[in-house]
Amino acid sequence: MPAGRTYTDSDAAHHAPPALDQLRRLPRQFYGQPVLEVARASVGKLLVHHRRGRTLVGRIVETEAYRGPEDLAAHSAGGRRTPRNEAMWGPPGHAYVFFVYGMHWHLNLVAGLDGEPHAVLIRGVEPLLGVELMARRRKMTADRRELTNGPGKLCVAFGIDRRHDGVDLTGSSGLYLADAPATRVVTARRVGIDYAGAWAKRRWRFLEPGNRYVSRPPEGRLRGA
DNA sequence: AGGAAGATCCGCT
DNA sequence: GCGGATCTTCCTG
Repeated sequence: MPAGRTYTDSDAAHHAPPALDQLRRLPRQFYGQPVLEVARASVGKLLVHHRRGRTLVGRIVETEAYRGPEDLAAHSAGGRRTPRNEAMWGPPGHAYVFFVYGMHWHLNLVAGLDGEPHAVLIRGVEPLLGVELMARRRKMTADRRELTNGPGKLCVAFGIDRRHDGVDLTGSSGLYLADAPATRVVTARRVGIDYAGAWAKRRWRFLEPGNRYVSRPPEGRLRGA
């Protein structure tokens, strides 16, 4: 597909649903890498949520890195440590889930070294398993790309909210990332952070080009990660 | 105690 | 493309 075109429902992305007994939870070492690397390497990995006997799986197709305290777009900018963003300072491999705009939850992966307030925002996933439940929660049919093509939308589809803030993804929690084959990844500017000045220009958004569950296509020529 | 802003989404034009 | 929704969190006074 040409760069810059808006994705449509006809841009079918079809990856096979995984066998449940072969899901391999990613270890803490994965999250302990530098945050830009975690953001890049998370594209293609599986987001898994077991809850009440049901399993939801999505393939991560878009992420963003936030690297406080120097990154002025991060909630941890300037070393500002509050109850809300406390999870960012903890050990890697935990979830940082926050509420914005009075109605939306966003899911992040805490990355980097313990004490470094870095995180990776999950901005888009391709539904692989449990699609009907996602569709009910999103109040739309299962064939729509709007099911999970944004950070707030995928949290609704996966039932992620304040209960998941601070959860250890590498322990026994029902929420975790599972390994999957690497895929093509390109970079783009981050979304919705124009207040961050020069930091808004960093190409710290990572996505699988052409996948219809990417929230917005990158501008201009595609640049590899 | 009050106010402003926000890592977005949705519906309408 | 644009504006309204909606409310928690944090900063200021």
